[in-house]
Amino acid sequence: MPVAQVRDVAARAGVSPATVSNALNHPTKVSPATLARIQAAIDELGYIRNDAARQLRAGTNRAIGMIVLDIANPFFTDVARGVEDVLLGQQRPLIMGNSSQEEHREANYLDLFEQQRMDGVLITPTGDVLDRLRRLRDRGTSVVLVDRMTRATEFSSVSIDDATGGRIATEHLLETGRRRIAFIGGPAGLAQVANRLSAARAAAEAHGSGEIIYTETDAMNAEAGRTGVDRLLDLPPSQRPDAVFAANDLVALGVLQALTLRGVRVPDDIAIVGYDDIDFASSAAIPLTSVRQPAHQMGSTAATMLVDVIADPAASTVRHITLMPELVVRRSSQSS
Amino acid sequence: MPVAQVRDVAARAGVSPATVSNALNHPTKVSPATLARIQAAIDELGYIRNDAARQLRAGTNRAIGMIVLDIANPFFTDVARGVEDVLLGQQRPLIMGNSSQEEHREANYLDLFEQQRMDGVLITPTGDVLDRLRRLRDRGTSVVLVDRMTRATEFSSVSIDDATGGRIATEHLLETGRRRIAFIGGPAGLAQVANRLSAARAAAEAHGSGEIIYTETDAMNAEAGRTGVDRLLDLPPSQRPDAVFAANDLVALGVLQALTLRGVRVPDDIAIVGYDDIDFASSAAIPLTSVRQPAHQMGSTAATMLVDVIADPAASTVRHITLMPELVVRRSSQSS
DNA sequence: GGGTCGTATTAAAACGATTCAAATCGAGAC
DNA sequence: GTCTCGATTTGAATCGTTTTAATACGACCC
Repeated sequence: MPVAQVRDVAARAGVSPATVSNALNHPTKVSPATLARIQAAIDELGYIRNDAARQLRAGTNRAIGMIVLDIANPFFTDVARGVEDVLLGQQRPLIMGNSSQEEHREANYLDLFEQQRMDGVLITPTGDVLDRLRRLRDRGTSVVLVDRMTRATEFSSVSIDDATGGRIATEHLLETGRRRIAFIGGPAGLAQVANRLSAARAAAEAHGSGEIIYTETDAMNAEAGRTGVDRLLDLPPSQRPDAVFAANDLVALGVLQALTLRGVRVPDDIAIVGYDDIDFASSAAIPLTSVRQPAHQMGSTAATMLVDVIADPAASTVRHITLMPELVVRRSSQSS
Repeated sequence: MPVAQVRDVAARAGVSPATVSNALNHPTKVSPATLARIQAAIDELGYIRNDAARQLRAGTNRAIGMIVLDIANPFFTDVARGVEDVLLGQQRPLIMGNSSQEEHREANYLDLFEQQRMDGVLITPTGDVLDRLRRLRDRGTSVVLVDRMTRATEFSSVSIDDATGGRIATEHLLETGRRRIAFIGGPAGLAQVANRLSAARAAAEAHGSGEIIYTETDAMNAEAGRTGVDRLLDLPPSQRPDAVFAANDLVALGVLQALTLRGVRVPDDIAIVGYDDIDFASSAAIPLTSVRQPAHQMGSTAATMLVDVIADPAASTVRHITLMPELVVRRSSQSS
């Protein structure tokens, strides 16, 4: 007897396998006395339920799959923590995959989730996966989109309002006396970048005397921030910006570094505002002002929506929740 | 017919279910012609194999489970990437759990892995899990420890030599003229901290005129670095250090920030060396000198060992691999 | 004492794939 | 034309659990 099974437990407790199963899954149907006897048998034999068999018969896998865009970005690990916190309370395992923005990795995880017949999937899509998601849904797996609304709004989603973020960051810079604001980030095609940028432009226009200079980058990391700064400092002095609005904190950290190394004083000469408010923003040499995204809350909200839909798919209405960012002011944008 | 099954595929291709199974799992046993016919049927029907059933009958789950200590620490996400890269090539799904150094989370994931009858588990243990791991092993799940050797050396492991790391960092500081070196990190009970610290002391002793001042912290984050600095700067000027060796980069970033805000010049007044060489180290306002740990390599090595053991458990000898760190010199420790 | 009803228990079927031993097929040898 | 052998294919059993419908058991009432 290498590994104890239900029938072994049943034999030991002097009951039938069906009763053991009931004890495990519907304890109220079993009398307290037998329940205790079964529990004792389980402990003595060290019985661990075979989940594959359970899943096959029950037709449902309690696990939730999640595909994150970039596990190296603290923003997404925050989101994941929010999801984890909700699911742990629900006794549902979370299976996390990292797409690294690569379509084949994303497809790999979708295959896995499909084969495992997951109850639900949370995804920040990177490739064109609408068809895959529809297939999942048709197979009975609920889907909630995180931080990305698709044009087709057929799936519920939770996202954070980028326009508001772009606006409050810009207004803050304008109110503290800055006028020429460089927006660094890209590629311009990314929805997040486009939304933040156009909101920044609108805010500058509304203000009257503000101006946005867009410096496009091909990625959103520290390196992009550094090259962005190089390009800005090549401008004739009269055209140099007095503030930088970085599309995320990684870029902002790169900007801060490049400016520091070149002897430009932050915030005296140039102010910086980042985006995401990752932990490293407040720990930078000059603590960064940043647009805080409620990442953890986005994760927990998405997980809650998903669990609700699974619990009662019939009552499921597609919902789109948009959370609001807020500005956290720190040293890097203090008025000079 | 809600979802296609093997028998549907078989019917469509005009073969028996057994042949379909063979086509999927032992393609060499099936003639090319039928193989093509079956593949066509699969595509037409959109068949996706039910993994629960497969696993139940085959008695094995191809997936590998991994429990990381702290997903918010870039060091561990690097390790995870190394693991992922190997497993993806092996067509094995990776199921990642984050213990956040909390025993109950760790236990939760171990439960999951045990119920799922995983082929293998990679773990950086936080609690006292030896018994659990033994049980897993007895149930047929192979185990490899990552970055933590237990006293009981019964499980294979991959780790990185902390003594070497502590030594090379200290020697570098001494060689560039520093004499009073503050070591910041903790709690002192952590094996990593203890090993790095004692190696630093040994190096100082060997050099003759060096001195290590240990400042213990209760965690390893930026906040700890800041409070560490506060304590050091309270010392009378004659006792102030001229260098800081931080137990990891998060602490080092906190140190850099606190020094900058207080007007202490880095590296002129105080040099800094960190540990881990996370991406943020090179992106700091003053790029950080750091002890680079081959995190990615550790992950890929561990995954390779695990896959080998699973492939041939009989030939499995317990092995302990120790990788060497190297020093990456940057601005923060440039000689003044 | 017979009948009714609710609770606790159980026997047997079912979930959907893989495996094993046995059957079938075809080509080449004689 | 028959026989042999290796390559393909297949029927039936099986993996370990949950579920369903039926049974057993008392307690309570008349």
